Amino acid sequence: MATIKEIAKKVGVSPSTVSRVISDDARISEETKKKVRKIMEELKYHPNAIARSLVSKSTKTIGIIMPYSADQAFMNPFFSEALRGIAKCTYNQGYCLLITNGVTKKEQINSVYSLVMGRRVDGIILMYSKENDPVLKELQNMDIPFCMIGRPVDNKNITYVDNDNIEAAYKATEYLIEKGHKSIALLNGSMNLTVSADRYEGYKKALEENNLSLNDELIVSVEFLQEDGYKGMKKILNSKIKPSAVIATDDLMAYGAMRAIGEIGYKIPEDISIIGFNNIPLSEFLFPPLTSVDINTYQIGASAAQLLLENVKGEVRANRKIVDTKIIYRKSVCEYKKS
Amino acid sequence: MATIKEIAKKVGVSPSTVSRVISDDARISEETKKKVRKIMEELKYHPNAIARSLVSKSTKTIGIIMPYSADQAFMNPFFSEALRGIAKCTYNQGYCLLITNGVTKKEQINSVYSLVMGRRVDGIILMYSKENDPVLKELQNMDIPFCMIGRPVDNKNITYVDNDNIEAAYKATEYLIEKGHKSIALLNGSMNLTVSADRYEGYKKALEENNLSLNDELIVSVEFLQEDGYKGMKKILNSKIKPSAVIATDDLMAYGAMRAIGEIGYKIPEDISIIGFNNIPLSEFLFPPLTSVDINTYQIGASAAQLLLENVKGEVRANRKIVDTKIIYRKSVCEYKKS
DNA sequence: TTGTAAGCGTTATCAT
DNA sequence: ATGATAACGCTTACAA
Repeated sequence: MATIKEIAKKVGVSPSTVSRVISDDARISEETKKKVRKIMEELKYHPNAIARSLVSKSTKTIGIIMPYSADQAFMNPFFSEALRGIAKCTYNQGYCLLITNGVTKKEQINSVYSLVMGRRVDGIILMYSKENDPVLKELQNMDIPFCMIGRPVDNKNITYVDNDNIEAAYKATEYLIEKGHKSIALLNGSMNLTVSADRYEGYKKALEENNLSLNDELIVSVEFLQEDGYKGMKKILNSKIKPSAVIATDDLMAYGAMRAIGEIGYKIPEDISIIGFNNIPLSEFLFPPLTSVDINTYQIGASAAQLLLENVKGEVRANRKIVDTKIIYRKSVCEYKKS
Repeated sequence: MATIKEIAKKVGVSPSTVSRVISDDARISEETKKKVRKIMEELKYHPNAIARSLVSKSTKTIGIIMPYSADQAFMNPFFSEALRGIAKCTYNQGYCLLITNGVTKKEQINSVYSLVMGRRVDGIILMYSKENDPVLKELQNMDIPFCMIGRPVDNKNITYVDNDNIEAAYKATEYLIEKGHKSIALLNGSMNLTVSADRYEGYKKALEENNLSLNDELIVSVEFLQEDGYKGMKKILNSKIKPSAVIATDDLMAYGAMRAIGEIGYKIPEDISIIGFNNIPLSEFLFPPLTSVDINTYQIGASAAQLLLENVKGEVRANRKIVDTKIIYRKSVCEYKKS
């Protein structure tokens, strides 16, 4: 494995000259540059990024922090889709992605430490936002650029990308109400996530504005997984009040819900209408094709990377970005019919 | 940002002593250990991984090389599922994941260089296997442990994890033949991928053993994407010979194919049966639920990481692992009926 | 235009 | 049980 020194010796110049050739320093004559480059090729020289990082204090890599374990998180296409956006943006600017995680809270904190304090990354993307997050607190103390996906609980100076989730849930609920539904269930994510809290807020607002009562039995909080959507929907179906429509704040949860609904012999949308969130690419292939709120996940990822990178490079423009949402109308919602 | 030197100064010992405390060296007295640890806590010391890597020549990170751009690759759940398995295994053993890519061939090679020659990773997982792959060639010259997902074209001493794809495709084809199908299309991936070549092989073998003719018009090679499955199926449907069944070597492609089939008014499985590969978790929710060959993607990822890590640590046991496959019978295949 | 030397934060090899 | 010193491979003042 060739080093700068070896190149230098072979060419008959000093190591610093070789270093300067690498950075194409204007002060080095074309002649020596040529000589040096020739030998570099011959010896298949490639700079040692680690050594370089040690002095430059930059690793040209961005750390990704998943909620709970990456093992579980990757089960939801939201994360791969967001990662696609992130990857696209970072690679264009010459950055790598370093992914770590940890199952327990302590492991999570530790992995953040090893990334940040270990100086392995130039910046961090936190893939979620929840209240009282110890990871976030550490990050704020650590003096490293970071960007969150999701609105911070108190957004003092935190760079983030999000949708207007209150508005999005409001519109989704309104849509159902317009279709004549009065008993609308909410299959939501964990309430300590700001995304869940916001969607609950929008749901509530729409109900209240339409003089519909908020019913606790119709509101359930589960993880963003298919299996949890199934269980959550079961619970709703076992309540005394029967909903004629349900809002799932994630398509994956909606899939589980659809299974639960089908199992008791109900038809979608005739017996129960359902609308999802996040518009997973496969939702259009379901039976029936799932109506879903598209939150532009790819764009969220790309914007998060963009904001972060500006931050890293010190060319801060904005410190937040709100990505548009749009209901994709398919076949899982219909007019309410009395039965 | 505290360093070993500062700790040393503050405690009144030498840097090497601090270093020894960190590695819990038996020769350091409990007393000094305590003193040093106290100051480390106070100053919130955390070792600089970069500096450490420079001398230890190990980064405790594994590089992931995607086929073409990660941007595109992440559109197929195969990769996130494999990554899940990889993540699980690597994190358990204290390794991070570094992902890079590049769209053009040259960019790809460059990113591999920057990972390997830049000494940023201790080992590599190549997420695909194709013939005449310049990336593979470089890797072999580079003297770094790596593991491939997919059988190498000539498997001289290359560590890899794969299914028995010939067998898997053979069984899938046999299944269709048993159901009475005689005109079976193959919607395959790019033929320079060994996975595609092997599945073609199994398909061919089953046809031949049953005295069914191989028909070029019924065989199409496209990318492992939904849109490409759609286009490929269109092409097949436009051929003179009408298939009564189709094998898609990836579920995502199958989704596209199903759309193409539906568009010309054919019903699945009555008019055309279809079987996919990879058993994407969502395939059971399609209409009709897609019969698919489950290749145990998560396990493939986990095994690849396991084999690689053994290699990295020098405790090599096996250098290949074949993961089981299994047909998951659902509703997209039925008996052939003359029409 | 090029060379010398210090330094990035560690670890490892000698000494003591 | 602890300290000095060199080394890892590179960059960057400062000299020349």
